[in-house]
Formats: sequence, C-alpha cells, structure tokens
Amino acid sequence: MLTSQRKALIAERLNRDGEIVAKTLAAELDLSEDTIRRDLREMAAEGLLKRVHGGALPLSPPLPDFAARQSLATDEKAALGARAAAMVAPGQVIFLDGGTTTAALARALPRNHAFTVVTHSPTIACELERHPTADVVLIGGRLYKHSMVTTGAMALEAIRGLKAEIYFMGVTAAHPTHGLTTGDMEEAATKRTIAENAAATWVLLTQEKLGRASPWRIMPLPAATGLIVPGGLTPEALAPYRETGVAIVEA
Amino acid sequence: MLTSQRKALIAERLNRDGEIVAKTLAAELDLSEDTIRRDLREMAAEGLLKRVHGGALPLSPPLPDFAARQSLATDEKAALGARAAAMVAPGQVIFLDGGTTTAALARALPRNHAFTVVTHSPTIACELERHPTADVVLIGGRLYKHSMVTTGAMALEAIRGLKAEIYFMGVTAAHPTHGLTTGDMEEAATKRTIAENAAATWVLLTQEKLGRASPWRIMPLPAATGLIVPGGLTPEALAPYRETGVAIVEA
DNA sequence: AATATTCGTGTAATTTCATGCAAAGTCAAG
DNA sequence: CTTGACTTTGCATGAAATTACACGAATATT
Repeated sequence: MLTSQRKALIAERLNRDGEIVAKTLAAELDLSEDTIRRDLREMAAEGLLKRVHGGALPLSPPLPDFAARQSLATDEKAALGARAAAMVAPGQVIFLDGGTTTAALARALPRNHAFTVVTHSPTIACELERHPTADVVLIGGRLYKHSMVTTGAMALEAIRGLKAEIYFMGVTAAHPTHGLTTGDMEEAATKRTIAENAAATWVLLTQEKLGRASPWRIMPLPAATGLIVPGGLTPEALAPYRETGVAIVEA
Repeated sequence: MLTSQRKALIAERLNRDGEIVAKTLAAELDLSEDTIRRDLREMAAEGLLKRVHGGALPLSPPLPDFAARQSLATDEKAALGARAAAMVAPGQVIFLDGGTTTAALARALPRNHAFTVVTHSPTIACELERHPTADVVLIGGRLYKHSMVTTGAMALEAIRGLKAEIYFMGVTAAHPTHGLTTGDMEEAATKRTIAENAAATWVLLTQEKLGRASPWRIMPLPAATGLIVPGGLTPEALAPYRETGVAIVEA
C-alpha cells in the first residue's frame, strides 16, 4: 500500500467515522503503529486533521459549532440583516437565500406583522421555527450540502412557480466588472432564477466580499436592485459600484 | 474512546442534559470514576464547566426548556434510531419523517455506504449536513412550524413523484384499534401519502406513544410494514399490536 | 451528630509519543 | 546492470500521557 493511498484512506475514515485510533488502524492495515502515527503527524502538519492522544480527529468537530459560525463577523452581519429586515412590509412575500448572512437577516425579521418567507435553505427554515408571524414556504430539491440550499430541476420548477416581492441574495463575491459570483455552478443558476422571479433583488454584502470574484457568475451588478453594505466604507471604495448604476444602502 | 472525544462528549451532554453525574457517566462509558472526575477537573480549570459535588454543571445557566429537553427520553430514541438505521442498505432511497425520534435516526444512519434520504423536514436536512455519504432530497411546501415539516399541495405533488424503498414514520400515538394517529390534519394526510409511495413503512414508537390516540388518523396499524418499539416491553403490552398482524421489531 | 458519598492527591502500571537509526525498497542516471 | 540518492518502514529508547487504585479529607444526607 502506497503512502498516499494510506493517507487518503485515513482522510476517508476520519470523515466516515469521525475518528482514527492509531492502534486499531495499524492492526487493520497490518502495519506498525509507527507508520500510522507518522502519517497522522504529517497530516496534522498539513492541517488535514487534529492530532490527539491515541489517534486523530477531524479538524471541524462533528457538530457544526454555532459559536464559530456566528463569530464570523457577527456584528457586521447582524447590522446588514437588521437593515434588510427593515425593508420588509406587512403581507409581502420575500425570498431568503441560504448562508450565514441571510441567517442573520432571518433572526432580525420583524415580529410585529405578518409576511411570507420563501427559502430553499433548510437552515433558514430552522431559524424561523420560533418566529411568531412569518409564514414559511420551503423550496424542495436536491440538497447541496456545502451551502445547505436545494438545487436542481425540482428547485427551479418550484421557484418559477412563485413571484416574490423582494429577494435577499447572498453571494461569495461582488466585483464592479465581474459582477455577482459564487462558488458553485448549480447555485449560480438557482440564484439567477430566483432573481428573475422576484420584483426586487437586494444583495447582502459583508466587507470581505467586495472587490473579489468567485468562479461562477450569477449576474452583473446592475441586474440587482441594490446592494446592502456595511456602514463606514469610504466613498472611494464604493465609487466603482455606484458607477454601475446599482443602488447602494449602507447598514 | 479517545480522551478528547470523551471531553467533547461531556461538553455535549452538559449542553443537552444540563448536568453530568460522574458516577453515572463512568458506568456508562465503562471507565473508572477517577477518569471522569479528572476530565471534569481539567475542563473546569479550562473554564468549560462548573464543578459541583457529584458531577458538573454548565457555566451558563441551563437552557429554559431544560426540563422539556430532559424529558425527551433521549436514550430510548437513540436506541430506536440505531435499530432503524441498521435497516438501511447501500443505494436505497429512504424517506425520513420529521420529529425528534427520526432526528435520532438521522444521527445514527450508516456512514460507510451511500444512500439517498428524502425528507420533508428542514430539521432532518440540517441534521444530515455533516453526513459524509447521504444524498439528501428535500420536499418543499408550506412549513408547518409545530412539527417542522412541509405540507400542502406542493409537498404532496413532490412526494407522489418519487418512490422510496423504506419510509420511517414518526407519529404522536399508536393504538391497536385506533391505529396510527397524529395531531394535525394536513400532517396526517401527508404521512399517508408518503406511506402510499413507499415500498415499506416502519413506524418508530417510543413507549409513551403506545396505547394512546390523537385526533387525526393516518392509517390503521396493519397498513404499516412494522413497528420499531423499545426493548424490554412485556409480551402482554405488545400482544394487542401483534394481533393486528403488523410486524414488531424491538430495539 | 452519624453515616455514606464524593473529592483530591499520590503512586504505580500501562499505553502512547517522538526521535534516531538501520534495513529494505524505489527510482533514475550512468 | 550497477550505483547512489532518496523514500519508506520497523524497531529501540526514553519521555510524556493516561488510567486505575489507595487513602485521608471534604461534603452531603439522614
């Protein structure tokens, strides 16, 4: 067995079982524990796993750590979310994208009047479990686990069957010339379809997404109704975006 | 079991149950109490928990619904879930109902072979976010927040469009003569439709659901393939169910 | 106040770790 | 085919970590 094969096996086991026990694996592969331990050490050095006494564990603990997720620019996202939530009028139908930024928006949604939230993200749906006045409609389809949104023909068909008044979009990057982009092709197509079926599209952007680009293009900037960006950015930083003609709201 | 895993388990239990009893946990993990106590001491030193006589408590006061969470008979559900998960064969398409019992099943699903999980519950979908080999298909529709499942025409249409090999159903009550029942009319109809589109229907039942009935009937007992019930029930308690001809598996 | 648990420390046995080193295997240039 | 550089593996060794048991002190229960 080649070293690289063995390391691939270790990575797979780690993913499958959530742990590696050096002694057990050594016995199973009929190798000395030293070899396994060496592999684990090397993989730990490469940042592929976490070395612990007796074996190794995945880097990200089995359960997604809410604290860690929320700590990713919590304040900034909460501010964006609050600003966006203020746009929601009674009786409206809004579409919420997946992602941590829109999750912050879901938490900030008004609780004193009724409206309908459409989403293709189970995570967003769960956020709204305790919301007193929001009607929630879930778009079905094949779940794309990385972003936790549904995609595919089933999702697209359902999206085409409804018209939302506002679509709050999340992206991985926004660039004055490259437009709005994301990391997955299917996801880009889904977002585009949602935008086509919404009267207005507002894009929530944290600071680190500005001026960057990801592989898959969703649509050019002016195709969106407006961008919601953090407050405190310099006018020079925003100028290239303003020039595209898109509206900009600071949170 | 690796030390760091054990500490993670302690943290999780603390979060879930709101307390750790050193003696109980030692017996459960088949370790000396010293080991558990040492872990608790170390974690207390790291500021992860509060050491008290007999065990440990969370630093932050227990969650408001602490009592409710504890009363959920988590061990019983985990056992049911594990038994049901063992039925899943590679490549199969299974349908998972919503609810805490099926959530336990989702957590216990095999991680060493691939299969497809169809569900109409965003909660279940979120549980499977980290599952390495499960393909997830989400059924869309209007979200019924009380049970966190989608219902309505949109959901029914999507359900009719697929055929699952096993449907793992959750109910609020099962009675020898009143059959399988639940608390919401729409939900009952949805469950019935899912069962009609699955080759086999297994019902997961915790002890407190036996012999009771809820307002809305899903279907009679013999319409299910079988029931999965906790182990240790007396033959007399199960006899009325066996007489209906439904299969019974003890977890 | 009396009794039964539970705690914390010390200690010894076991397991696991990291390092150095030598043997075996791999690969490519000569 | 041979030689030499390089990689991989297994073993030995001392260090570090982990665990269980023992015993007196602290705490809870009756």
